[in-house]
Amino acid sequence: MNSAKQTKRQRAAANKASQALLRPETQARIHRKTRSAHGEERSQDYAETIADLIDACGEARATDIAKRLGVTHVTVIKTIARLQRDGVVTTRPYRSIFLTEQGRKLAEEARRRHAIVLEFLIALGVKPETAATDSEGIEHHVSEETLEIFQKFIREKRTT
Amino acid sequence: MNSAKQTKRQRAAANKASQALLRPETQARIHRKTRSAHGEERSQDYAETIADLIDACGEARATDIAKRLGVTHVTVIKTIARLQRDGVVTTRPYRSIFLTEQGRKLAEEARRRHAIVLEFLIALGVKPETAATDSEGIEHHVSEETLEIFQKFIREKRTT
DNA sequence: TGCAAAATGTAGCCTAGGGTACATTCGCTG
DNA sequence: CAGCGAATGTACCCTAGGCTACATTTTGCA
Repeated sequence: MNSAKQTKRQRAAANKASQALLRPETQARIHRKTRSAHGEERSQDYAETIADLIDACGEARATDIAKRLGVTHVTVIKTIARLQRDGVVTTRPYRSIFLTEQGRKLAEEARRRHAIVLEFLIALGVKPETAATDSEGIEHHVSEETLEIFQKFIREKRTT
Repeated sequence: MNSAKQTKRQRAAANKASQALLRPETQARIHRKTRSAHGEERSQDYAETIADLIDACGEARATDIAKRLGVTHVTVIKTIARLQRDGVVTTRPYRSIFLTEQGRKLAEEARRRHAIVLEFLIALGVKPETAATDSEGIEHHVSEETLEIFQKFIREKRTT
């Protein structure tokens, strides 16, 4: 009966051969990519919000960013310091916040992705309010390939 | 010429009236929801991975979880401690990891969402490998309403 | 059966991102 | 043009989630 019983190692090894699961390294790569996307989310959200504020009222102030992102001004100030270190924004003490060239590109990219995802969800039949919430979370995790397919879907829907 | 020039406060006030932007409170609510979803992502990812490992090899060990998530075993052990504190898993020193009832529910929910998003993207025409990556990031940010619409799309595609 | 390798755990470090409490500066208005 | 309220900044604290280096326990095999 001993030969019929798998050892722990054997069972662990069966894992590798399983058809149902992805290979561990494949899954690890996917999760690493997802994690690294997280780091860029804040930068994009801030860049997009700052661009919106500049367009709407001519300047981006920490307080307004805080109101829009639902955090305290302290969090904004600290994040802005990091974004400045990373070359996304420029600012001077007690002055408002500006995007660098890199920051503008980031904002444009964020807006583009955001708009496509939002429009796609609405074209698919999702209620606009729900689409607004969902697209905020989704936009950072959609590959360029999927974005293009989203756009194609939007175009086809439009001509129907 | 003074009357033609907006003060800073007036410009800030114009923000509120702008048609192009969401109301600050609305946008803040969306961002808060997106942030709170982040906290649950790890729990769901771990629960899903643990359930997969138990199904595939009869037990979930920290090392295997680490391999699948692409992190070190130390990170896994610390996260497992948190999950145990939160009632998602149970474990004893030097023993493997089990899901609680709550953990099993979490895993089922994660698998369900994951499967729907993955199948939806593939049905839409996204390459399976890309769909695997995108769905990992997206699944945590899709509302129930959108999920249902995804399912409807899958069903319709199937009968075509 | 004992030992080496593998798995697990501990200590300590880091960054990001959230908070409160308080200090400082700005800018509008009386 | 002084002062008050709003905006900004500082100090300090917290959690989550990464890491490396090292300690301890299991476990399977020679």
